Amino acid sequence: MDDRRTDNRTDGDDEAAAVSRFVERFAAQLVQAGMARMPARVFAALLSSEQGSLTSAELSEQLKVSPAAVSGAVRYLAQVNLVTREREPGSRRERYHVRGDQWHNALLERDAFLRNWQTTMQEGVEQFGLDTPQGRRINDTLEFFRFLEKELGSLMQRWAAHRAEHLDG
Amino acid sequence: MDDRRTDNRTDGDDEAAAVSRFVERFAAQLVQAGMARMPARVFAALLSSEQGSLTSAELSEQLKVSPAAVSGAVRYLAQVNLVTREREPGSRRERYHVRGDQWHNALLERDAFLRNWQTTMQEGVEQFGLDTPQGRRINDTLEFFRFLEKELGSLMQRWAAHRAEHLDG
DNA sequence: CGCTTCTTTCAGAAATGTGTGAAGTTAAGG
DNA sequence: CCTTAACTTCACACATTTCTGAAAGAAGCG
Repeated sequence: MDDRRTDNRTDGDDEAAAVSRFVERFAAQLVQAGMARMPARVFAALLSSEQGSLTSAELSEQLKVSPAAVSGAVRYLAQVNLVTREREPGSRRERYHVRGDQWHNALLERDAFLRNWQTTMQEGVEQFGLDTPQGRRINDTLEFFRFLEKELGSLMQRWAAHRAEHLDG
Repeated sequence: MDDRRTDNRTDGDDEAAAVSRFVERFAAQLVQAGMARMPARVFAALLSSEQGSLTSAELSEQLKVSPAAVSGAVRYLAQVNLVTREREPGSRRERYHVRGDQWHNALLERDAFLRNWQTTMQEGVEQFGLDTPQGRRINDTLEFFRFLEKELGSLMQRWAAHRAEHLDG
């Protein structure tokens, strides 16, 4: 159960295979959580890369997929603010970076989600009225989402504090 | 913008149609959030039902799908603790109930999720080692998940308190 | 300004998911 | 017990999603 890398010489293939295993396992869990497969694989690969960034060609080769697939995945990831795209100076290559504050941003996206849900619940409450069991039940749900939205802010603040505290070295 | 039900007589069809619109809209948002379509529709329908419970036949008719589809959806929902199944006394019918503490339970499920992720991240950290950028980056993610898990507990406590406070009548 | 390299777009093939009908299983009620 | 109502399981058809290959579109470099 102790197959961590023993030394970092001559075992380039083993290393690559080990990285791939981690990437695929992590990607699978992201998929379980609702992310599309290719974006999940790309994100996991970037997270596991030394610099936290890879080019389209590198992703294409490592994941064994066409450049077209990488293109689509990256477009999505950029849209939801999980990666940024940067031009490599003096080249047509583009590098895709994972952001240091990835999860923070992902959580904030979730926040927008919550607002949509609240709108729907609000309409449900108005439709049924608070004098019906359904109306009250849906209103409970609405309250819960409002509560969650409010809490997310302070939660991220506590995370920032926690991280600063444990940062130094 | 004020098309709530005006009175509760003679407009059974309009009412049914309005309920259906709400159910489908809510279900669509659950799907967006990653839930499969049929479980989402069933859950939304139960939430919108007067008693918070419906039989298989009622669901089948209201959602215009086969009993088989309902069966599969309910199996999933029961597995993730979003509904419970009860036998109607003196009948072969079964009623499916939404639990009053649905979201609470859903969150707790999410908790189990987080633990799986932590295991994967832990393996990643061991694989790369904290002396590599990747290792440190993955470790950050691990820390974030640990933080989230810890926070979820107190968050649900605050929710319980908040709800008790606004309960009375 | 044209050549070359890299990325994107798009139509279609392959894989995956989703719901149905029919047969099977369980248990109430005569 | 046998009948019958209700739910479940399973194989298959249909729909959707996902990835590819080919061609077009940008942008560096001579």
